[in-house]
Amino acid sequence: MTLQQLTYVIELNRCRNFALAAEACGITQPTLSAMLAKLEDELDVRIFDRSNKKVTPTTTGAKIIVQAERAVREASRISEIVAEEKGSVSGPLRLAASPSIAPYILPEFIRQYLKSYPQVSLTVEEMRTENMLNEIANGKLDAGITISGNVRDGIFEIPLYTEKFLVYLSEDCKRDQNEFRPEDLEHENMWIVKEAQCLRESAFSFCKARAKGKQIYEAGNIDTLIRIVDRNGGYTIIPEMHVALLNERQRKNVRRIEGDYLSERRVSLYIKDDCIRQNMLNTITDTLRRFMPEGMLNRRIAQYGIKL
Amino acid sequence: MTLQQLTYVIELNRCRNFALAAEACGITQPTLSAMLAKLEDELDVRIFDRSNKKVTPTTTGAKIIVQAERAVREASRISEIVAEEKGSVSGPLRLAASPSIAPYILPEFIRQYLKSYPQVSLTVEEMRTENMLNEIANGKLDAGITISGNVRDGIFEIPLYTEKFLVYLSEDCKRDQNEFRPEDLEHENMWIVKEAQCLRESAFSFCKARAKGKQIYEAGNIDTLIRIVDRNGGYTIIPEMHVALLNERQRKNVRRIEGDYLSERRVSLYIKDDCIRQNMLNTITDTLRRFMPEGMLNRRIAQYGIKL
DNA sequence: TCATTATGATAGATTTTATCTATGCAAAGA
DNA sequence: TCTTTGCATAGATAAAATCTATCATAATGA
Repeated sequence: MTLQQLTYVIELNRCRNFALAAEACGITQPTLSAMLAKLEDELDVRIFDRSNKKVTPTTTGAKIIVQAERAVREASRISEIVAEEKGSVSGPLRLAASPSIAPYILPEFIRQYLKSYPQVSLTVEEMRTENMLNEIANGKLDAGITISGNVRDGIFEIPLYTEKFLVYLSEDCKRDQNEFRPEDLEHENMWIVKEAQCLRESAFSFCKARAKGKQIYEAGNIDTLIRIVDRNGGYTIIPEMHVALLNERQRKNVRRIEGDYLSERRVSLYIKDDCIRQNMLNTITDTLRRFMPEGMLNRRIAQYGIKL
Repeated sequence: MTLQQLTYVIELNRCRNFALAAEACGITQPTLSAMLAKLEDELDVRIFDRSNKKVTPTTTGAKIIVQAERAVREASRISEIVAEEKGSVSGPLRLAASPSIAPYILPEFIRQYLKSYPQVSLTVEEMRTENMLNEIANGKLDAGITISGNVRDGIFEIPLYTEKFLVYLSEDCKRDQNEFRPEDLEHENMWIVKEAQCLRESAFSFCKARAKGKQIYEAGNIDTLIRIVDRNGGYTIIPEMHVALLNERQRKNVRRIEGDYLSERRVSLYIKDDCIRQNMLNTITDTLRRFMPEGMLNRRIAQYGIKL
């Protein structure tokens, strides 16, 4: 069994076609056939069923593929270690952010990052927190950005920034004051985001404190919520950074929340605690630092050996 | 980079000598030299410093070796998957038990296991719980046996059995009763085991409930404790299975604990939750079942997909 | 200091393996 | 039925891993 055979298996699983997979691997189709046959022979098990014009993994094959991906990934880490030791910042960087955070930081982050570190091939995706932590743990992701407070063996949390929650009021119920006192609007409808786990939990805490027995509606995302508020009245909670995405008129509807209700959320970077690619991960915090408002940044990031 | 090169690196790190490592790998010394040179060339970094008659890993090399071990381990899992799918029970099985449990079950376990599954190359060692869980998580161990209640991502707990705590009294303070009422001996010294984390915690709970402000002494292991009690009077707490190791005379000093003080401990098998080698792991519970007293076994093991 | 020994590196030959080109063969679709 | 699609096979070739033999060097010790 060789790493190369394993990569062939992985690629074949992606393509489900010998000719295409071979091309992707930079070899010819007969070579791929032969190598697969050899591996199957050695393991004495079929990995792909190719009897009926379709290339599909066998039951055992599917498990082998998953494990092959692990093995190849671990092997590729060796090159990353070397690059890291040389202080170079290059190679692949797989980053994720939770849906309730991504829209506020990713656009600018990507722009800044690609400019600063052109040798890094950056992959960014939105991902829910739970999934994100799993992917970090198993090495498919290098880092993830989501709400602070996730504790998990083998994963470090590195605080990034703190942002306030604000209230977005409908025009109807707008008062001529700068701060929002929850008491003012107890009779109004509060709208909150559905499914955005981390944002909703925060919002719920607020709700529980405020809206005793009141009806609560959920929408798919904050933009929709704001449109709902605009049309139907009531109010919703938005994170501070969402203000940047509002238009001139809408910004007039934003109020600070008065009092001590849970009114902020902390956001952290999550990484594997194996200490590989420290330099690479520093580039993430370096980049964030460049465009985040100074007041929101958490200085104590330094204590984790990651500078900021 | 090939898996073979990585195994050469690993072996060379073990031997720290080219000729010996080459022999261990079944190749000649020049081949090993060449292969290492090739890998170092490819990575463009020295893995071993061999300038001064001694073969030692460089700083980067040390990290590479650790990662190489991971990669090779993950790759070797593929063969395990295949063996598992074929229903065969063979190959290596690395098992650990915590020091406060090992002496009671390992001797008989090993005897029974080797008899039933001669194709398995069983490795057993004593290990503290914390270390054990780490080793299971990183794949160096297949399974570990210790006190129940350790929760950790990626690791399953499978309850094995429950055993009572008993009291071992000195001859002096022996009473002519079958049960031990803690009140009877509040003025006596209670001796407990030092360092045996899991046993001590249980014992401490008991102590706290009982000996308010009383002096407590600690000894290295239970055998010593019993000798201390025999000589100095007082009492100590021992797990039920320890009785089997006591001699005729000593057994007369054992009493049940009366009342509701924490008086039992649960023991579990810990395994990685990746579901590979299910058959193999079933052999562990199968074997335990064969010689454990029926009343101590936990029936609900079945719910984890592992039969018992 | 100078042979001796131990240990890794190098050279060149040889074997093994991976890969290529060309072709065969079987199933699906027209 | 005939064509197309797609994997397997054969035989040749290129690349690699490995071998034997030998060299170079640093530590060892008389």
